[in-house]
Amino acid sequence: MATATTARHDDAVIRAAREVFAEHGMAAPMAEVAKRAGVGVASIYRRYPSKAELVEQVRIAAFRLVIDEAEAARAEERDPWRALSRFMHRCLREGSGIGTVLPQLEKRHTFSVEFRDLQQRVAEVIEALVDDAKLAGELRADVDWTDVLLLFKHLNPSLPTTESRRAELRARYLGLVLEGLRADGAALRGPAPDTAEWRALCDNRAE
Amino acid sequence: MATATTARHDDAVIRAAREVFAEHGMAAPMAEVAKRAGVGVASIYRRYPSKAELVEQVRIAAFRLVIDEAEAARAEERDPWRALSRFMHRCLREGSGIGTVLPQLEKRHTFSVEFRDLQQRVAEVIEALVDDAKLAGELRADVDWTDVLLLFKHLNPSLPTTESRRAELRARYLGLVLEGLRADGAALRGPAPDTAEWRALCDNRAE
DNA sequence: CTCTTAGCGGAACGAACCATTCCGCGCGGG
DNA sequence: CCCGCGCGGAATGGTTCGTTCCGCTAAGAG
Repeated sequence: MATATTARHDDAVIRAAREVFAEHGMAAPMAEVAKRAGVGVASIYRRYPSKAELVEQVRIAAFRLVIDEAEAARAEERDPWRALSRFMHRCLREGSGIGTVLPQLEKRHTFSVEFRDLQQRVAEVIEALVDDAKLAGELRADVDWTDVLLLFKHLNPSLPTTESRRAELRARYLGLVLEGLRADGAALRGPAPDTAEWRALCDNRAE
Repeated sequence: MATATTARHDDAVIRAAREVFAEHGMAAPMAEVAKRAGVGVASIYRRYPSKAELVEQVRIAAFRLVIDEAEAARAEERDPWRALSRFMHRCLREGSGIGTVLPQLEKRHTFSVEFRDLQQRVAEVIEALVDDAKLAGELRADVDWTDVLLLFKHLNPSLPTTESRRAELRARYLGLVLEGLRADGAALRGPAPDTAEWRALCDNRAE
């Protein structure tokens, strides 16, 4: 019986941590996580020896969710573009925090084997979505799975206004970006990077 | 003579502060700004009474730069789309930090009149760029100047890998996003927001 | 050449924040 | 009714950072 209760608490804590870390970054105080989970800080420490450990578990849980979403999208959506699109929408859904925790592969920290394995599988499953879409000619050839991570990273952080408009703005922005990813947009209309013309746009000590 | 020297120092401090705040956020330590400017912390405090004051001056300076870039782009580029594109590239140029400081209109803090005036002019001048591009049919009708701010916000933050690749990744990402903004992409290929189909993409307690 | 002093850089101070630990209380079982 | 387990929240120690203080240097006057 302790098992069931503990499991529920574990889940609440991990979920709360994922949300809080997603909103305020990994530097968010433990007290915030505790409040959101509706428990005391000590209860978190009773289950996880340190904040670092909690963070790792949060990431592992997020990886699992990402993998599930990706596999489900691939299995259930016929059109590869729709699969990729659905996957990204789901990961970015407000409050899930999946996509926010995902890209933060920062810092040293010796990762556990489980962590590394899951990270590897995340890469594989996203790569599969991307490859499908490319093969179908629905995604630019010059895009790869790391671009998807990049998109997650840039689509997530910092609160544009606050709270409720977040989801709306993020969805809008994702639409914009996906539009930019589409293959049939053909070549970029702007000058290609590293051409003289492109450099002219950026360089210039006008400042 | 003190004037000339002081002016140079002022400029170095403001520039350093803009870069540091752009890279590490407004929470970056004063010591970091001092180091980058090549002065001691005390010298900064001799000129600016507090960090808050320095931050305000940094923002004011950034606003001025943004306004200059926008006006120059509008005056010098014939094609409105190219003007907008050039403007954004310039603002996001690595190290300039213009675009990073720009969107952080956060927090309470009673702003000075000068600050409010400049903020107003920034809005106007960006709106002019956007309107030109829309009138020319080169920008989606459903975009407005706040979207440009939103783009700045999302294009800037958090370091993808580190340092030198930053500029490259940001340029790539900006290209993607601009592509998404183009008018001739016509309607979004994905379901429109707030339709049943769109909600189906996002909602779902699959989590 | 020496003395003065204005102005600088960096060390020092105090406050605020946060991970982690400790403690007293309330509740379920005996 | 009594016991002790487990909880929540207060206490602790350390770290970070804004701001201030101090001794030094170097430039200019005599």
